[in-house]
Amino acid sequence: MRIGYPCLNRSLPCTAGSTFRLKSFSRERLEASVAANLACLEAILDYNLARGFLYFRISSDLVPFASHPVCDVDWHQTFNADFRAIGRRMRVGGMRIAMHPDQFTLLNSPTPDIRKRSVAELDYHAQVLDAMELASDAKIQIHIGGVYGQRSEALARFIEGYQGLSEPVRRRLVIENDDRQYCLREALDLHARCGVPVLFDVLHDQILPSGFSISEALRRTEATWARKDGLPLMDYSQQRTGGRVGAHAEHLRPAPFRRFLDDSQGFDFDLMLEIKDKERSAALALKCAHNDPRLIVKRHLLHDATQ
DNA sequence: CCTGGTCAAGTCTCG
DNA sequence: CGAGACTTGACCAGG
Repeated sequence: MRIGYPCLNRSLPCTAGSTFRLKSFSRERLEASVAANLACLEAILDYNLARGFLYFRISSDLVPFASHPVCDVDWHQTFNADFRAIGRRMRVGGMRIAMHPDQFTLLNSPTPDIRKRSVAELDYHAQVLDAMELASDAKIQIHIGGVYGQRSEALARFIEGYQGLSEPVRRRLVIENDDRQYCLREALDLHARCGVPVLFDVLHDQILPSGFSISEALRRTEATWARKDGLPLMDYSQQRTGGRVGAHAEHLRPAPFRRFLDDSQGFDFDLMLEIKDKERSAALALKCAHNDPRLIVKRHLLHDATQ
């Protein structure tokens, strides 16, 4: 088990996903942003490796507007050496990496143009992970998409879209149960029909319940991951008290987290903590898990991680 | 400088 | 039928 947090580090004075307005797009502007984002990503990786956070989600804004028609810049080529160096550091450090395109990426939209733009966006995400020369355990996670008034047709369109994806995308794509439209059962059904691995999101499953216990959900999702996919990925969050249903908590509450660690014994996975305070909760989670036999971390780092 | 309105994109729900 | 949520920060225009 590795533990991590998504995209942003609040302790460092930089972000690895800084962007700009579309109307100020230029080659110079793009290259300046990518250079700054890659430098910050390196700083975050150093920070994470020093503290034992071995799972990280890279911001989709690493290369702003990469899949937009306005972007004719060959960033892949220009920053090739930087991507390779960062990827090497990730591999040497034993880090697990994922990306999560946002809600505009919809493989199952009835609108062909939206599907086409979504495929372009997925191609971009795969290009980033490929440029880092990461193995097929570096994943791209998306939700199944919209319902459009016809669940069965929407699911069929997802399968069609999935099967039409390029190999570089398909080897990395996984689907996540969401909290509004498609619960874990439907994600598992999709796996049975097209083979896409299923990423289990604990909070979403509480809001839109599959009815499975934690261990039953883990048993079923684990079976959707092949050896080449690596350890199953999981999203863990907690409901913000007094917030909208599904709103992520500001800080990790240790008691429910410890209960989750107990409930999930016997299963191994890499765990993404979607908590607003980011690395602070990741540190607390490491502390909660410090006696857990599943945890992959250099033990001498545990002390630092809790300071 | 500082502030706050606004930002590529889609879909669903609610008033 | 239009606005807001999703999730969220930070860009950047204008004072």
